[in-house]
Order: sequence, then structure tokens, then C-alpha cells
Amino acid sequence: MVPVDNALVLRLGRFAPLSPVETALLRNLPQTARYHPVNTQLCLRGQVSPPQILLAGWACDHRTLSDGRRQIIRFLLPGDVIGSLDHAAWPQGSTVATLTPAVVADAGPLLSGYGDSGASMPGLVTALDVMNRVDATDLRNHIVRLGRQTAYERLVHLMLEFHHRLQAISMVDGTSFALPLTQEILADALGLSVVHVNRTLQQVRRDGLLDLRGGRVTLHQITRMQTLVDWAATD
Amino acid sequence: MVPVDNALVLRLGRFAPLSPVETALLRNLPQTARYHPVNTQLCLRGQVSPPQILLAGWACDHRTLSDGRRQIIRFLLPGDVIGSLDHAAWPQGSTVATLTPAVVADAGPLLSGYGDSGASMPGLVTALDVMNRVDATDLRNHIVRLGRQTAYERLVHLMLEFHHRLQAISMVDGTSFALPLTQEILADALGLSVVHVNRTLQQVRRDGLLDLRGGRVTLHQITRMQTLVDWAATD
DNA sequence: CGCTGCGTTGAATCCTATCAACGCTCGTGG
DNA sequence: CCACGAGCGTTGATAGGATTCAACGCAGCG
Repeated sequence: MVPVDNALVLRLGRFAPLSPVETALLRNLPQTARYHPVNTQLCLRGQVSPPQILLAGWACDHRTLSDGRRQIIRFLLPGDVIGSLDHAAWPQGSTVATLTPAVVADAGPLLSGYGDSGASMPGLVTALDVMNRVDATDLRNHIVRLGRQTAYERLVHLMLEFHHRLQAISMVDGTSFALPLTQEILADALGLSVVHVNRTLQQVRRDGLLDLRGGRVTLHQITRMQTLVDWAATD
Repeated sequence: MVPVDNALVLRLGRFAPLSPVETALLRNLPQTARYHPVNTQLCLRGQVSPPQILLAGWACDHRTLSDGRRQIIRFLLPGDVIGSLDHAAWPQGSTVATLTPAVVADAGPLLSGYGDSGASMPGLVTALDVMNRVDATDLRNHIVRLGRQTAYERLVHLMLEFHHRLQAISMVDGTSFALPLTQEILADALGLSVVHVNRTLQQVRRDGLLDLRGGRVTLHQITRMQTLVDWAATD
């Protein structure tokens, strides 16, 4: 069985070669791991908080308007940074909450890599920089989804993103993966109503593109999905 | 007259105190400045490119789908970084083009601040980190706009963002500022059609919230605008 | 057994897009 | 100097995608 802490090693390893010392540092992170139940606030917008890493489970960065409308800004998967990862003593820009039971570790040790200007841990430093870029790219993709794609396209595009991100951390089994999200959560991410997510989901199923039921997604025609939504992964 | 290169000094200065050496470094950036006409590509998604800073003019990070639909992901104002600002030799995640004639400088000198782990230029290093966070927050706000706000709210919210960002670089005159954007550009940013932007604009004018005409915006009821769209600035 | 969370369905409504056309301003060329 | 075209803003009519409201089924659970 793959140890749960490996998501971060897997992700970062794809961005830059990591020395044994660096890998060891990452493997030691779980020593500070803490468990959190569903619906736990991990980070609050406007508050200064220490850097953390999600080691297991799903979480999301979201925002709720005063009248109740909610928008999920980004899904956090194992290996993702919670909030911002730097030394600046500045308020966080995001509010993060768990969507499933989750394991979170202190990311402080990662910052130690910057101690001597990255000379001792060059791989880790560049890997973190690249991870930042890639994460920002996901945010941009989300903007395009919400701004210019139809409900149908948004759904398909999001499933491709999940597939792509989960694959990087070995959480994809062939062409299918676990998706522990309710339709309401998907709606809040896609900027749609629950009812419409439900109907769109049925149509996608009917079209044979993919299947989503019982907490598991299976992609049947990845290539067709990709051309349909103008998929363009950079990494 | 305020020299054009000061936008960056003004922005960064709000995030951390800058030493005379650091300020001087920023003031010297224009030495490498280059002029670009409207509609120039400054940076291309998927390509490795050197770090640059926008010193004057407007630009945008955008993406065009294969069928022509276009989404503006982020507007770049004087003092903003074009693409990503780090040492990683990794493809850019964004495509940036000028919306007006623009002046751009090489941002390489900024990275030199990291040379000795930020010991010599601590203010610059943290200021850049904070700027990163703030920029990411703007991206998140855009997601909320597109996902959960109506056309009316999106327009008002965007105008508040412009006001806020321009104020930080002294480009606001009291309650009004120059906005060199066509309605089509606004539409591509707000995820709307040009026609609907036009109509929404008229309604906002009729309601007396703000005025936008002839390349200039005047906000008449900022407080009411803010409560209306659930405005929540962090910085 | 009744309750709660989640998925599903139907009908009516509304917001926004699309299509098409017109006016205006400005710069260019005859 | 005026005609012409391009770019931008504006308007009307129509269509369509997504929301809202309401209700029902079903599984898990105390």
C-alpha cells in the first residue's frame, strides 16, 4: 500500500529532481500530521495562519456571499498547499474547509529549504516554485470554465482536471477514480444550481462520455472529452 | 508630474518597507524599458519567457477557445508582473497581450534580491511575496464574480476592483479614473456578451451608482456599491 | 419508524445570448 | 472637401440555457 504521505513527494518530484535529503524531509512531514473531520475550517481569509499541507482527503477554498450564494474557488487534493506558502506575515487570501475527513501537516519544514537561498535544497525550492505556477494555472482554467463554457463543458472540463491532478498523485485507477463530492458541491464549484448539475450529469452519461455515480467517476472517452472542452494542459 | 515608473514602487511600498537600495533598484528598472503598441503579445502560455514588469499602460492575461470564445483572466495595470516571477525554467501559464500602448521592463533585477536568501533586500523579498498573494486573491475574486454574481453585480464589482487597484498606484483622481477599455473587452472579462454589457452599463448609470463613458469612470456611491456586491478587500 | 441527506423530476420563469440593424465618430483617400 | 469604411456604442426582437419552486424516491441511521 502506498503510504499516505507520498502525494506531496509524487507531485513535487514531477517538477524537479529531489535529492535524498529533500525527499526525506518530505517523508517526515506526517510526523506533525493532524486529523480533521468533515467540514473543518483549515484557514480563514483575512487571518494570518501558518503554512499547512493537505496529506489526505479533499478540501476546498471557497467563499460565501452574504445572501448565501457560495462559490468554490479551488479543490485541494492530497499534496496541495493550504493557503499561501511563504514567509510573509500577511493575511491569507483564502478560506479553506475540508470536504471529507482529512489529514493535514505543518508545512513549516518546507520553508527551511529557502534558508540558505536554496543552495542546500535546490530541487525542493524550484519544485515549490513550479507547483505555485501550476496551481495558479488551475485557477485560471477555472476562470475560463466559469466565464465562457456551458454547463456541459464545465462539468466535463472539471472531470478532466480531477483526472489529471489525481493521476499525478497516483489516485487514478486506469480510467476511473473516487470522487467523494455531492452534486451540491459540484454546483458550487461550477457556478450552477444543483438541479442543473443533476440534469447535465445525466446528459453526459447518456452521451457516453463518462459515468459519475456512487462516489466514483469513470471516463469513457477521454480524447473526445478533451477536444470538446478545448483541454490544454501545460504540465 | 509623477514619473511613470513609480507604479511598482508605490505598490510594493505598501506591502513592506523598502530600503533606499531597494527603492533605487526599482527606480532603475525603466532603464531596460521597451515600448509596445496595442495588441502586442507579451507572453505566451506554454512558453518559457523571462520575467517582465508592466510599467505603463493596460494589458491582460486571456485565453481564446478554439471556437473563438474569449475569456480575460486578469487585467494587468502598471506595476504588475507579466507572467510568473521566479527562477523556475518552466513554461508560463498565461498569455498576456497589451490593451493599450504599453511600457514594459525586464524584471530580472528583482530576482537578484533573492541572491543571498533575501538578507540584503528583505523588504523587496517580502513585498514580492505579498504581491503574489494579493494578485492571487484578485484571481479568486474574479472566480466568485463569474461563478455566483449577476451581470449587474459583476460590472459593479469589477469597477470597484479597478478603483482599488488604481488607487494603490495613484491613478485615481478623487472618485474617478481613466478606463481605456471597450465594452467588448469588458464583456470578455465578465463572461458576458457585448450587448448585455451595454445594457447593464445603462442600468447602472440610471441607478446612479457610477458613470462610465468616454474612457472615464466615476463612482458616485462607493459604499452602496460595496455592500451591493459583497465587497471584501483584504489589503 | 420517522428523520435527514442526497439524488431526481416537472413546470414555470428569468436572465442572458443571439441576430440584425442603425448611428456616430474618426481617419483616410479620392 | 466630401465620400467611404472601420470601430464602437446602441437598440429591438427572439431564442435559449439555467434557475427557481415544489415535490418525490431512496438509503442510512438513531
